[in-house]
Amino acid sequence: MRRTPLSRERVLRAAVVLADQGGIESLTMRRLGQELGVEAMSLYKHVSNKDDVLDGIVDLVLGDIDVPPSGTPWREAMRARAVSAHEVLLAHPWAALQIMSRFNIGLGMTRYLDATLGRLREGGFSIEGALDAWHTLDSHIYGFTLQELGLPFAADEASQVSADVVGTLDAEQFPHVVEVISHVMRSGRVEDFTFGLDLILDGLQRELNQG
Amino acid sequence: MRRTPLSRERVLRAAVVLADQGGIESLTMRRLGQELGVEAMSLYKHVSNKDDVLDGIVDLVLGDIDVPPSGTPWREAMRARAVSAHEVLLAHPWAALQIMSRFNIGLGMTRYLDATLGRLREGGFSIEGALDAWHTLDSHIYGFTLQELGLPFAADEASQVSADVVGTLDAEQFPHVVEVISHVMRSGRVEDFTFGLDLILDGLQRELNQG
DNA sequence: GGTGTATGCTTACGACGTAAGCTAGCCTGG
DNA sequence: CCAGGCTAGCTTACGTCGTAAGCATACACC
Repeated sequence: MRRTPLSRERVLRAAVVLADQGGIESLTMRRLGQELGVEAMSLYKHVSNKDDVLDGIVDLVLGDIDVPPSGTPWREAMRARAVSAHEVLLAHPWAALQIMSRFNIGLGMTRYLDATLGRLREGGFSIEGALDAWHTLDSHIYGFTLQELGLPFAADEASQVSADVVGTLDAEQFPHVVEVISHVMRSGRVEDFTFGLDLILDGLQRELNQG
Repeated sequence: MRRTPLSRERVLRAAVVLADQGGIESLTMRRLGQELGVEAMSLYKHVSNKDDVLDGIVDLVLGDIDVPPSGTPWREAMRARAVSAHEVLLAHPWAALQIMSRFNIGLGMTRYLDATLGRLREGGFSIEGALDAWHTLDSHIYGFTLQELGLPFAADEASQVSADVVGTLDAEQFPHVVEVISHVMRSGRVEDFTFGLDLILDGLQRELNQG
């Protein structure tokens, strides 16, 4: 009756599944052990503590984001990277918050960052220009995704929630909020990631050309 | 020997102080009570639970962000709002993460949002245009600030941390990361919030003009 | 076959959020 | 003036969390 042995890899993969299914707050060491058919304390043989688990799953997930290889034109590469990151972050709704809340430089992160900076430098950006571009693009990626995940507008039960909210709002006091929420409810419109993305890419291109 | 009585207001203000001083994880009900000279359970007479406290302090802090009044040109208003928000979020380093991680529509949030949408609508944006502009601007505000708070580059001991990191990095494998970190260390350059902000404002203006 | 080393288990501790019920003082109506 | 109840704060207790410390077991290798 030997079970397949644990490993850092297996622990982290199980942790990702747990977080995906029940939210990050459902990821506890005890539950994680349970999921692997093991007591909580046994995990500590393969992982140094819970922060290590969190860092690990973040780095795992970052590995799923693909950045086009060297040779790809910078704008195309940056757009593809942003769209891929956005998709990955939506697939693991806990990830964006974790990335932003811990200082982590794992292998996945480093690879991802190096590819990003590489495409920008190859595209003609100065070091400082690449830094600015990177920051601006990432701000949009993470900021937008976090808003998207936090706001209930896009969800299925959105209209119900929104209706409740509108109901309690004073249309005289907050006319614009009421107007916008009503419009969102009527039109079913969801926020558009690529609007801001393309706007930023346009701006960067202009900056690069005249820079 | 009467002490001044508690109130929701006093509880929330103490909570903000606690979070500002020791980080959000140091804000516990027991410590909060202690700070107010009271047992933890006494707080529940003025606050329904810890989530209520978190929602409350977020809303309090949002009230500090000022949005220029009706009549202010949209671009000026949006820039002032973004800069103010950025300052407030840096002054309360726990706030950005809390705002992004909880769905909260308190009075402070609603007022802030209504003013923002108002200046955009008055400036000539369509409802959908205002939505896009709002989302894009807020993505930058929150995304940028979160990165800024998470990355150790700007901190005092930054160079030490960065030096350690660079030391462990393989310059052959990740040349661009090494290049950029080295540059940041040498130049002491910090990330620039207004670069992306003005880039976005430019883009929005162009979008608005060509309609 | 004995021994060392990994792997997993048991027990335990302190911190957390909060449910439930108690107490002591104030406010009010008679 | 006093009885009633209301209220702010207190006490105790429960279940959950991360994890420190030490124990048991089973495999690898001489």
